[in-house]
Amino acid sequence: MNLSFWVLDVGQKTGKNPRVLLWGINDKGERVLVFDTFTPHLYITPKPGVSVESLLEAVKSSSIEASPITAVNVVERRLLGKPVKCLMASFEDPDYSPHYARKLERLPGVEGCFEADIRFYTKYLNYIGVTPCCWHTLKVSPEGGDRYKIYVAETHPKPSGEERPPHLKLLGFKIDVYSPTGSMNPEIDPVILISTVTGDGLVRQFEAEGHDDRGAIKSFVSFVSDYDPDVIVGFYSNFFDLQYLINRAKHLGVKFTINRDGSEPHVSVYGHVSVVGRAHIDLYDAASILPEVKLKTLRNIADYLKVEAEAPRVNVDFTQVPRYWDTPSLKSRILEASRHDVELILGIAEKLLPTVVSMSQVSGMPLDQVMRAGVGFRVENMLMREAHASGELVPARVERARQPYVGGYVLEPKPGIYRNVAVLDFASMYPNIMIKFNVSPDTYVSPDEKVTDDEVHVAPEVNHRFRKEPPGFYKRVLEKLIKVRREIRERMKKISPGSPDYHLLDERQRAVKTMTNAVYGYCGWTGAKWYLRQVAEATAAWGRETIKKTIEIAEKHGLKVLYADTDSVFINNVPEKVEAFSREVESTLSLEMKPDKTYVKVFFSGAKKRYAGLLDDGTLDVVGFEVVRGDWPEIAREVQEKVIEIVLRSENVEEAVNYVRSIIEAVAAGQIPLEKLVVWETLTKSPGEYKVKAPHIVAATRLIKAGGRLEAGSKIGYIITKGSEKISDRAYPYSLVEPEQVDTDYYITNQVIPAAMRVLEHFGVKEEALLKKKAARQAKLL
DNA sequence: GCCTTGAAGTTACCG
DNA sequence: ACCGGTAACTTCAAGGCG
Repeated sequence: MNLSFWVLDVGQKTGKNPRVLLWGINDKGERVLVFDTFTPHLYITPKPGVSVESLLEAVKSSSIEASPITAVNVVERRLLGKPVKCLMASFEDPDYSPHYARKLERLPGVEGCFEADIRFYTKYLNYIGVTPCCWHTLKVSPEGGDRYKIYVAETHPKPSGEERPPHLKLLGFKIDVYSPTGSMNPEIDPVILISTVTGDGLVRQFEAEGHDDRGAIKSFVSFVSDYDPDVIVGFYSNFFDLQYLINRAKHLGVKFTINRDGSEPHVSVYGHVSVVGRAHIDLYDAASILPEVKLKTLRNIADYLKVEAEAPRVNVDFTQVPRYWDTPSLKSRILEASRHDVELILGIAEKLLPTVVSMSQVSGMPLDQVMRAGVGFRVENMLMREAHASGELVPARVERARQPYVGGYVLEPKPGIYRNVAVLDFASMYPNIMIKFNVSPDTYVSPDEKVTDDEVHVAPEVNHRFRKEPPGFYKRVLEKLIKVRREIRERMKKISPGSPDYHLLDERQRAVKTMTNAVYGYCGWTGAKWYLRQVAEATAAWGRETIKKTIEIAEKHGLKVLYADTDSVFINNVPEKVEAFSREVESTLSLEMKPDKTYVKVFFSGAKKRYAGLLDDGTLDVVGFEVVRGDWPEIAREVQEKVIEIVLRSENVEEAVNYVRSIIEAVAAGQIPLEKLVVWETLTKSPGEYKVKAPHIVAATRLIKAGGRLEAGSKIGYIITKGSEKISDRAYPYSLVEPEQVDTDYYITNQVIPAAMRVLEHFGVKEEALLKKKAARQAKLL
């Protein structure tokens, strides 16, 4: 029979008869599981001078032949564009792939092994051309199944034309733990509450009976298997909720069987909790697509996305949970607060899911993993799919030392306010340079190779050479991505904006663009399978040449270039001149240039990568300054933003000065709420690994001592308190600080004043002017 | 021993 | 576990001074 289904999750059963498991939803909305087969294999290339036939004999007569390698064949593939005759060795159990590779690599005559380090199902998806979150059709024979229909594939799945995703059953959840000491130890502290909300907005909460959470966890497990969600979403659920539930259930001897096949979830090495047959998405990971949200709390993300909960907003400090839980009159607060959070989780999930689905489709990674994987791996997964399509062997990952190279060019701006400024930039500059000059590892010509000048493109400054023909790997991939995006955008023009299909396509084209722009970063990543320093270095060099030539052309057209960074120029907006300039740039450089934005007024402090302006639509645009930096306290950012706004809108410096003074007064008087004084910084490693005792590290150490849990990647919020010691020694986690301990002088001198002066110093304001009132008051006191 | 200075370490931004 | 360029902060150790 024929089956049409949408691929939700992918798994594998290894062993002697390995199977790929495709979990999905069919066109009737039924949940299905498709078993497909695939022969595990790897490739072996011969050393130079060794014939592939003799290598075949060597492999056949080796002891490996006795092991369960089922077939060895001579096949034609490509290795970075060069045709190679190599051996394809098939075997039974994919788990042994690395083991066979190690053995085969030791045989005389073997140059290298390929594709032995790629996960079985990943290879299946790439080779067969199955794409997660897409519809496929295939012939199957039914194998029964109760909760979901089970099929055995008779043909491999083929992508079908259908694009609309099926209705996905969502389940948002969160837990609350009773931990009087704050230690959150699953061997001791019970899960007093598990709150859930389904995609239809139905909230169900599973409460512990007093401190006995056995029943709550059991009910939750059976609820999950009854409701049978396709997507499970939490916030911080990889690190906390699911791990805690798994460990707690283990401790209690409760089966935590929330997987679709009735098994228990598995925690991967990178801290992702995988729920078989469903997609588990941790919104904390997904929120990485919202860089505007600096401090990624549930509330902040919800506010940014304008997500609201039905349940009222109740604040329960987590340290108060045990007391509330034990006080009958206060217990409902925990239930309400938790309900509120879980509703936010669902609301955020609904907003982010389309993007996550698109990223899964474009990268080819399963929905469950795509947000957990780094950008490099998403690009690489897509590249592996393309490699196979053109018979390219996937290079092995090798460990390399970082080799720095020169990047983009930045022009130093002259300080001041400029009026009527146009910003133009190149459309996807790096990808288009890579296409234009055919920059790729497989087109690179090493210095000792002899070629005629017109056969190659030579990069400026660095002199790396790349063959003009045939089209390289990166060029082929990038051209395809650009073509796909263009096609999507063409289709969008024919649909009414605001329709669901339009949104779907918009998400897709954005994901494709993101992927396209990430390829340059990928090619210079030493961990990349397709890394070649010269590729990244040459691309950047051509980029510098491009922007420098652009600046020259602008000047030739009588346009002042106020600023330039990598692929953009800021010029005075004289429409006819800008038009002519942009035309000449495009014709001489054959790269598309497009207007980005227009400032009515723009301010430069003189520093690179920092400017602020009034756009032609009246909005204030701040770039690079403290205003947009998450590691400055809100009070400093607020003051700076207001100062910028006053200076740009009314150009009334006195007004700005008076405003700053008033804030300084308020800080001095202790009238600023503590939250606005908190400095949030990321802990990039564990506190012990640091070489210096910076404030956030001292604060982090103190938080850990007080029972807080912090790991690499966590944000620490701290306050500087009064005292005469070093700043670091006065940095305390904000939760441990009382308002009267705040060192208001520090906030005035090291936060508010620098932020304000960054702007005001360019308008003749002296630091003392901001402190005048304070100075006067001190003088009076004296 | 105290103060100045600049390098080193660190974070988060821009494109 | 994506690139380099950049600003800005705090710490820390070296150097100057006496």
